[in-house]
Amino acid sequence: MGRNEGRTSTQAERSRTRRERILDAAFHTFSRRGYRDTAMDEIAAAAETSKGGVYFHFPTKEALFRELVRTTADRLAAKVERAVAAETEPIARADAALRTVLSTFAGHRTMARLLFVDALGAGRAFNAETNELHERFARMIAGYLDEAVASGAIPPIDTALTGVAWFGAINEVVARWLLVDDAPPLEATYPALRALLLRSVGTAEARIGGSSATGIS
Amino acid sequence: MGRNEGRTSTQAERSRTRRERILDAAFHTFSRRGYRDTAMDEIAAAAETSKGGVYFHFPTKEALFRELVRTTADRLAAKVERAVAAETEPIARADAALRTVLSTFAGHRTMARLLFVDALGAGRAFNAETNELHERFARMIAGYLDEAVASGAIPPIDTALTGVAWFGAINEVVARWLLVDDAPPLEATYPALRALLLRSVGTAEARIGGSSATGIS
DNA sequence: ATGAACAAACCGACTGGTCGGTCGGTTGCG
DNA sequence: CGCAACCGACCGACCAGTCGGTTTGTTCAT
Repeated sequence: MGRNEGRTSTQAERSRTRRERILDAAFHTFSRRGYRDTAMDEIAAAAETSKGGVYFHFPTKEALFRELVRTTADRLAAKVERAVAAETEPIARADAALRTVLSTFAGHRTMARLLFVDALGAGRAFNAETNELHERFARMIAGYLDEAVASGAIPPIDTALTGVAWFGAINEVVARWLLVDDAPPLEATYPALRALLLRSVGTAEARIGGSSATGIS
Repeated sequence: MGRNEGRTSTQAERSRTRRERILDAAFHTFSRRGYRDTAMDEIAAAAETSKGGVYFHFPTKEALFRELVRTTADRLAAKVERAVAAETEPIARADAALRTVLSTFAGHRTMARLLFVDALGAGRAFNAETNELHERFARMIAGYLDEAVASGAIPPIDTALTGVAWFGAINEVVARWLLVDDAPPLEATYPALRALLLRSVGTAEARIGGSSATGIS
């Protein structure tokens, strides 16, 4: 701890800042215009740097995009896991996950765009990426469902398929909300969607009504 | 007799044939490589004609793609409607629709690709198109659900949202099947998916078991 | 029949524009 | 001085769409 602990090295620090700024600019630009329609020059301009500058920090356009999708998905997954960990009862967990996803997207339209629309619009080369992303969330759901089955909260079902179907249903609801102009707030769909999903796995009707005597809001 | 009643005018007929061949080639090429990665030259080559020839029949790449998506969707929708019309009981109708969609896609992977993957990969310019396509199917589902509600087969629910969710669930299952290498046959998912969907709208559990013929309790 | 005249169908070289990625150079911190 | 960071003109590949030209079929006067 000799020379510089207060204000860390300006060099590396500024580099990281710049990198972050590029990532940020890329996030917004990709979100707004989609992968194919976003030029590296645009990202550079949005980050107030040059194309060369961008290419100093990222080897290719694809790598930049990949990193963006991955870290964004990571952040969302972590948020969901945190919310789920706060609950113990299986249905409450599913509830927490659903609520977290919907409210996060509601607050960050651009994030939703990047993950659920751009990822598909990025072309055949990214299908593996997209597939992995979807699979990841589907598996996460399936995992919670497995717990619910194990605990007897719901009858045994094909949790893998259900995970896929749930993800698809949520995905579509979010996508529709993203693409339609007159957008009723995303959270408004929560009660109906919640009931739909819970019913689909055979949750006892009595547990569906409200989350626990209190409404959500 | 007159000049030509048996074999109609060779001119127009051959033109239509050619047009058809281009459409066909475009269908396969778009399906295999996606909208953005398909060059008009490729389509021309696949149709054993030239780029100029293609442009004689279609004004732009986009128009060609649009016509393809529209007619493909039309055909599928008609097929579903025919299958549904053959049934009278609401649940049997939903059943028929689901079975038709799954078996059609199972038999024509490329069709599924074109409608559900390419349409999204075609870029921001097509979002309106894609949105309309999804909405169309979601509305179709919602319509059948409305009938089911009216007939008392299922309790009153938000059919519009449910239509969207069902479509999303089915879409995702099909998409997963399309993108994953080791593909279990699509129809294999039918029983579980059917049960899942029917349960989600509160169908009496007794009706879910078999597809038909079982007594109604 | 015959072939001139005409038009529809078709061809493929070319254009104009875009954009990912490169590279030689400049800057400024250490 | 030296090196990381940064700049931006430039290159090369790609591709939708164009256009002048060629082929092919149809019509009709002779």
